[in-house]
Amino acid sequence: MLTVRYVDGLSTIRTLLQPSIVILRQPAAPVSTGGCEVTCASCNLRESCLSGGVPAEDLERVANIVYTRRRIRRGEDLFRAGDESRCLYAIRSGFFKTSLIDDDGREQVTGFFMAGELLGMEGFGDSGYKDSAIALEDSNVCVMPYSLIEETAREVPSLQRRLHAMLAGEILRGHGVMLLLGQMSAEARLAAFLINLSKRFRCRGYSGSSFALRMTRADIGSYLGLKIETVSRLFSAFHQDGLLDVQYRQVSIVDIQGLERLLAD
Amino acid sequence: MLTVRYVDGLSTIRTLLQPSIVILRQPAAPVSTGGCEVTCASCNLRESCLSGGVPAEDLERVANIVYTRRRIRRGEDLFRAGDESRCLYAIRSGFFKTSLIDDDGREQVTGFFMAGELLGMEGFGDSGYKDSAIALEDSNVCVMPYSLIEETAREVPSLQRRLHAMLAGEILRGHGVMLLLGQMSAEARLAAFLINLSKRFRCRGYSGSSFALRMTRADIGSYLGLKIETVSRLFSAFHQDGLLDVQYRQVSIVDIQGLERLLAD
DNA sequence: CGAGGTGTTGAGATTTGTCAACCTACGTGG
DNA sequence: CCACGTAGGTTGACAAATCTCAACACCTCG
Repeated sequence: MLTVRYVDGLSTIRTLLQPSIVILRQPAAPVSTGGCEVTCASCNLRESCLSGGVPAEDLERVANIVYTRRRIRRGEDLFRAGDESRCLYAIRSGFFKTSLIDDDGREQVTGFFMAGELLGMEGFGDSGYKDSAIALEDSNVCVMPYSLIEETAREVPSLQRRLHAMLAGEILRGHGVMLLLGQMSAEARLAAFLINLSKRFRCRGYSGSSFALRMTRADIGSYLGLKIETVSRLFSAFHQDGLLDVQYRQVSIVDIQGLERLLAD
Repeated sequence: MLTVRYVDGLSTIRTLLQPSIVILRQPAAPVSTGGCEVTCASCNLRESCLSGGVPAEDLERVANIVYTRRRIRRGEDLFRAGDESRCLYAIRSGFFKTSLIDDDGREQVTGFFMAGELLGMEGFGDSGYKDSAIALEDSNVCVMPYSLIEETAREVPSLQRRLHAMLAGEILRGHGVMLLLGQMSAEARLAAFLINLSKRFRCRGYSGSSFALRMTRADIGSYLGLKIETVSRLFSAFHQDGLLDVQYRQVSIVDIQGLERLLAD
C-alpha cells in the first residue's frame, strides 16, 4: 500500500490510495502551485536535484515522477519513523532536519537539508522510514513515489545513474559525519559545520558569509554530538576570537580561513 | 574507463580494460573457483546478498552480473580512495574494514563487513571511491561492475528493488553509527559494537557468544571514536564485571543481557 | 505584554585522552 | 625449530576536554 499525505489548509490528511498502478496512471501534468506552473525543465534547482545530468529529452519523463507537491509548515514533519508513505522528496524551498530516535529516547540529528536536496532516500526498500524529517521553516517539496521513480529509472538510464549517484552520495555524506563525530574536537566539529553550511548557502546564490541558522542550539548539538552548552560556549569563543559575529541565530563569518584552520584540531 | 584488478599468485595486477561494452559482452558463465562451480543459485549467502528476494527465474540474470571473483589476502585492499574501478563487491568469505582518511591524516573506520555483505556501494555514481576497503583476513569476493548491475536492474525489477533497498540500508546503517558516536558513552559504544558483531556472526551460523575479533583495538577505537587505551580498558572492565571473557582478540560473551543494559548509558 | 522556549555563562564533576612503561603474541629469518 | 624483533595490547598516573547543574538573560509569538 502506498500512503500519500497532502496538506490541506491547516490539517494534514492521510489518504490511503490504491497501490502503484493508480499512481502510474496519473497524468502527471505540470502541477499548478499557486497559479505558477513548474516543471523540472523550468526549475532552477534542476541541476542539484534528481534531474541533474538528465538530458533535455528525458526531462519530461523525470518531471512526471513528481506525483504532487506539498507545503510543510515550520515544525511539521514531512515523514516520521514508521510512516508507510514510500516517497522521495525534493526540497523546492525551505529547510529540514532528519533525526533518528533510539529506544532510550536519545535523538540524533542525522542531517540538515535545504533547497535542491533530496529527503527520504533512506526509506527506499522494504522497511519504510526509520527516521523523521521535520521542517525548520515553512517549506515546499516535490513528492516522488518510489514506485514511479523505479519505473522511470528502468526506462531512462540517465535518471537511473543519477539516482544511484545521489544514494551513494548520501552514504558518503554519512561517512563524513562519522569522521566528524569520531575524530574531531568540539571546536573542529562546529567549524566544519559552519563551513559546510556556508558553502551550501553560497552554492544556492545566498551569502556564504552571513546567514541565519534555521536550527536551535539543541539541533546543532545533537548533530555534532555535543551538549547545547558546549555549542553555545563555542559560538561565544569563535566570536571572541574574531572568527565570526553571532547574535542568536544570525551568523556572519568574519574569518573563514581562521575557521578552516580549526578543522585540524 | 573501468579498472579491474585481479590477484594472480602473489602480485596484484591492475589491468585497464575497455569500458563497459567489453564487459557487457562477457559470457559471464559460472566462474570456476578452484574447480568448484558457483552461481548465485547455489550460493548459501544468496539471501543476504544482492540476489536476496530475487525470484528463481531471475537468478541467472543476476548471477551473470558477477564479472569475476577475486581473492584478497589479509592486509591487501579491495579498493582504495581514488581508484577508478567501478564495481560493487559481494563478500563470499572473509572480513573487511572500510575507512575514510581526511586531509589531516585522521582515519575513520566507517564499517566492518563480513560474508554476504556488500562493499563499494558508496562508489556508485560518478565520483569513484573516496574511501578504502581493506581485508582483515584472507577473503573472496564476487566482482560486479556497476555498469552490468545497472543494465540488469533495468530489466529485472526485483533486482532493482533489492539494489535500492541495499543502498538505503547502508544509509540507515550510517545513521545508526552517527547515533552511536553522537549520543552514546564509550561503554555503550563498545557494548553496541559487540552485540552487533555477535548478531551478525550468529546469523551466519557461527557462534554469537564466542568469536575472534578480526580487527585491532586501533580499528575498533577508530570506528567507535575512542582511543585504543580506552577500548582496552573497557574490555578489561567488561571482563572484570563478568560480562565477557577476553583474551586479546578472542571474545566470549558471558552476559549478553548485562551488555544490553549498558546500551542505555 | 507576558510566558515559554531558547540561549548564555559559571563552577565544579566526570569522562575520556595523553604519555609512558611494560607485557604478549606472532611471524620471519637464521 | 628457535630466537628475536615488532606490532599489538594493557595498565597507571595525570591532564584536558566536555558535561552537568544551576542561574539568569533574551527574544519571539501568541
